[in-house]
Amino acid sequence: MELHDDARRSDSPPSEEDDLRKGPWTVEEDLLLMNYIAVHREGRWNSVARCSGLKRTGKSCRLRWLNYLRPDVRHGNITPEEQLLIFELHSRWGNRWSKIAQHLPGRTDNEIKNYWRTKVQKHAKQLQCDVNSKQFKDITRYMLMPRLMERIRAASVHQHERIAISGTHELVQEKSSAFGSSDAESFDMQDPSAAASDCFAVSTQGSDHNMTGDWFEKSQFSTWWLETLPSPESYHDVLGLVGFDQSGWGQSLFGMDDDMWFVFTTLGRRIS
DNA sequence: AACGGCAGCAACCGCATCACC
DNA sequence: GGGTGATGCGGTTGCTGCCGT
Repeated sequence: MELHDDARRSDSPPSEEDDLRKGPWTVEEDLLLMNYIAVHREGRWNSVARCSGLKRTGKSCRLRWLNYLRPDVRHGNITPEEQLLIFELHSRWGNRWSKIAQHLPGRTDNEIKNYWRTKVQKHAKQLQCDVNSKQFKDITRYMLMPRLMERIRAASVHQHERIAISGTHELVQEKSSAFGSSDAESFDMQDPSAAASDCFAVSTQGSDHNMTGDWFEKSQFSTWWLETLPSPESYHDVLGLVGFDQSGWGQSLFGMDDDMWFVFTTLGRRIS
């Protein structure tokens, strides 16, 4: 895109800087960069930009490679496992996106940052509280995260059952009805088990992680998390929800993640 | 069909830090 | 120790596509 072409046009003779392109990358540019790195590997990005023939800054090349072209970059929906990790790590480290991204194989800091800003902050706004407020942190810690844990566990169990019943790989294609249908675009989890296993199984060249439900089940993170959680009975104490009917705290309420947020929003209004 | 509003996301920008001379 | 260029990081911008009117 030639966004700044007009601005850059002047009477002065064109310099090398004037030739620099900005905006979205074209397929040709992507190929040029990929081919160059395939032959020469990553190096100094300014020389990559110069020598590859791209009319881009080194910075732009680096960003394009790291966030999009790198072979181990994973695109697509953030899985419940990843959501859980993001919530937890963000509560520890705040907006240290690159640090958080290091714990999510194949995800980039940019992607996580965008997820946080577009999804999480949006819902915090619906809850009428700041994303960094204690109220929102309590809601995520005592309500959202346990629910995500439950979903991951359920997905893991469900996957095992399906494997036991029907054997091997064709089940990847199946659509599960166990979780109900969903058009919840904010999480896009029509079939959490398939999505989770798919995402994590495919992922991560150059990483030892294999973040399937199994991984989660066996991980220390899972154990640690369970230990740090209050018992479900104490949710209402933590959140001040006297008389909160926990009988409705079941799968039926949370068939869709947007439902989950809807309930949080409703609860949030009751709390505030 | 045309338009406007909005959400999502790729890309840019500015600053901080690092590495090298 | 200071200067300079390269890289990393977080915040912000603006393009694109979707959806409702």
